[in-house]
Amino acid sequence: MPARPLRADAARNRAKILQTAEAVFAELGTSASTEEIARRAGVGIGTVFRHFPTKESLLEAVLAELVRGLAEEADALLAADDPEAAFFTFFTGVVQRSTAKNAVMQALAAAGVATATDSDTAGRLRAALATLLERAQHAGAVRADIGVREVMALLVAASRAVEEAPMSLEVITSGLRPA
Amino acid sequence: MPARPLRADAARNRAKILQTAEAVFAELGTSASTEEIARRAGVGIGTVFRHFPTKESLLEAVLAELVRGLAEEADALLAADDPEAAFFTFFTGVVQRSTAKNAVMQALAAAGVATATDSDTAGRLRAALATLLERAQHAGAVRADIGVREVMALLVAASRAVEEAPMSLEVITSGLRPA
Amino acid sequence: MPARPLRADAARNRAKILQTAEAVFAELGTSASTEEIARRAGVGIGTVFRHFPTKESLLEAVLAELVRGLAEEADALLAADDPEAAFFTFFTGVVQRSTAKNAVMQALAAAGVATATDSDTAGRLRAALATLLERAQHAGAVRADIGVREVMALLVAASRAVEEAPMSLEVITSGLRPA
Amino acid sequence: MPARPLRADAARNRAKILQTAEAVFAELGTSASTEEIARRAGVGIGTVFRHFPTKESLLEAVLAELVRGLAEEADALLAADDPEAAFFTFFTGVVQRSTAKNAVMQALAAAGVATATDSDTAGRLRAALATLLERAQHAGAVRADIGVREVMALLVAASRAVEEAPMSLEVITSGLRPA
DNA sequence: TATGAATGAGTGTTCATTCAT
DNA sequence: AATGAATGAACACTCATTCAT
Repeated sequence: MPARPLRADAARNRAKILQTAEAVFAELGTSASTEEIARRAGVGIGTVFRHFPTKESLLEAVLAELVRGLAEEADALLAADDPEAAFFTFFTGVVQRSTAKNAVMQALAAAGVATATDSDTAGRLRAALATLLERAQHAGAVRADIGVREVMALLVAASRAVEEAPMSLEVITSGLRPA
Repeated sequence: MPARPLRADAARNRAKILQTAEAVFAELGTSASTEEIARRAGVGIGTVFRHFPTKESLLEAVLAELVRGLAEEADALLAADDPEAAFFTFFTGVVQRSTAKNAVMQALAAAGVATATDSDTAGRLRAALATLLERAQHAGAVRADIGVREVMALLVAASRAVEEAPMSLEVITSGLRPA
Repeated sequence: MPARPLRADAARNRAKILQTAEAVFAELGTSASTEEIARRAGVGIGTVFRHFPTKESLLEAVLAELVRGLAEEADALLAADDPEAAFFTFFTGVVQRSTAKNAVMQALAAAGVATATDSDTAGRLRAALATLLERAQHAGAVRADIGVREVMALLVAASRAVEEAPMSLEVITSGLRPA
Repeated sequence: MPARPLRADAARNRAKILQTAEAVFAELGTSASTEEIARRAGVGIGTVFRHFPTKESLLEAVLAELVRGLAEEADALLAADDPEAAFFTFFTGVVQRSTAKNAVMQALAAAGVATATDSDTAGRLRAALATLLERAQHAGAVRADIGVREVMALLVAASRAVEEAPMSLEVITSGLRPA
């Protein structure tokens, strides 16, 4: 968040790079070269490094964007009536759209960068998810001894499992339900 | 299983390299350099490449070794009396000792190499696991609509989840139990 | 002939690398290392590979440059009056200045790359040489049963012979003259 | 020429290595690896290095063997009646069987090793060739102003030319004949 | 004497990052 | 602000040579 807002074209470049980077990392893994991203984004390599001074910072930004998307989804579901549906819709939705995102998440988790993510956004996600979870637990749809932390871990795990062997998510989500 | 058995010292080197590679890949990820492995194993870089002519072949060998270990554990549990305990002991044990193995598995899965693993060993694992599963299902300890494929996917997923957030495995295994 | 013309400094570097490569290959043979070329050209190794993405492409470029030079010489002689002098001047001139070029030519011939040379340039050389030859034959200065192919083979051979034992070229060229 | 004659099996190994090396260098060029030669010769790499302590010494030995063969051919032709036929038979024969030998000769010439060849053998070749040449000149079949040195250079050149473009050797040999 | 495992300097090539234009 | 040429450390891999078996 720079003090001075970016010039319009600079902002457009930044967005295009971010978007391209997400696609490229998803397609080729996080070892994809920065040049490849620049090429596909239609900008010079120097421009990428002007916006994101290291490759790691680009990865972080991509992850932050991903988390922002999740936070928005969770936020949106806060308005739903049925707490059970809200919670499981979120869970299933995330997992099903996660394939492309795994590569990024893995690399970042491995690099210990995950926790470094812009904490405001992460906090928003965590808060929204906490509310979804609490309500679902209150409605008796989710075991009481589960916390946000566990849910997030299961999200990652389920994403991985689905990538490995397409399977009914019910096998995993049933573990969340009360005995 | 080379045609001619290796000389004693060569075999020792091969084992040391394999063991070191497992540790290094676990610690630094599969992008760790071959030189680093050679250094820690206390051998020259040429020796690593004599035993494993490409880095990928080294990764494969490490994975094969891992799978061999799992197959042995599963085999050993085939002799147990209690089918429920046998199955869940295996599941939990694998996940708990899996941290180190995740990096390797991921890389190989990504490279599509996983299936190329010495199929005899993989077959042995699959067979033993199938038996453990069947017996547990017969004893009413595991849902009937679960197959070996799903169990393996859940193993990977659970390993990943535990790595992410230490948590009671019960959350995951309960998904396997009958409703 | 790149689509977009190189920046002035980049073009200068490219030329310097090409020129250095010709000298180095001539002096040390084509197994000379790319690093050595970079060092002598006063550029980083990365710069060499930016301009010539493989060592083979660098070899090809050097050869193409050589062929271009020959084609220019042959072209220039097309304007001469005396067909006999024109032909033999070309032949002798090429051989006498060829010492340095042998290493490159050999390697390329060996790699079967020779024919892959930018065919426009090679064609120009072949065409000019054909004219020189024809005129010389018409003037009774060269045997009629000789073709361009034979002349080129003799050029290579004579270059090699001269490198081996400095000798009067007359011994070789006399083979071209009518009985 | 070791003081003590080699044991029978050692001598057999030496010969096999030499013969294999000639074939391998001819087929793959002199950059063929020593291991490849050992493999094809059916001996261990250590055995190759016991007989020829460096790769260069192996190249030298191969060349010496080649020269020995030529010397024998020249010697044999000393008994012939027709001096013209004797000389040109030698010349043509050498060139025609030379294809395989070029790689070796080139490498050695390039390395300045050529002159280091076992001078006894080289001397024998030179002497026999001198006699063949003298007689042919005496019989009026070869120009008088040509020396052994020039003939050898032309042999190399012609071998090269033939490799490049199969052509009638007459084009080259006619340069040797009197005007 | 023969073997082949071990060695490590050297090679071609890639890529994150810097900087002149 | 944008570009892309330049840089050089790092990597996977090769190979002549040495040495323990």
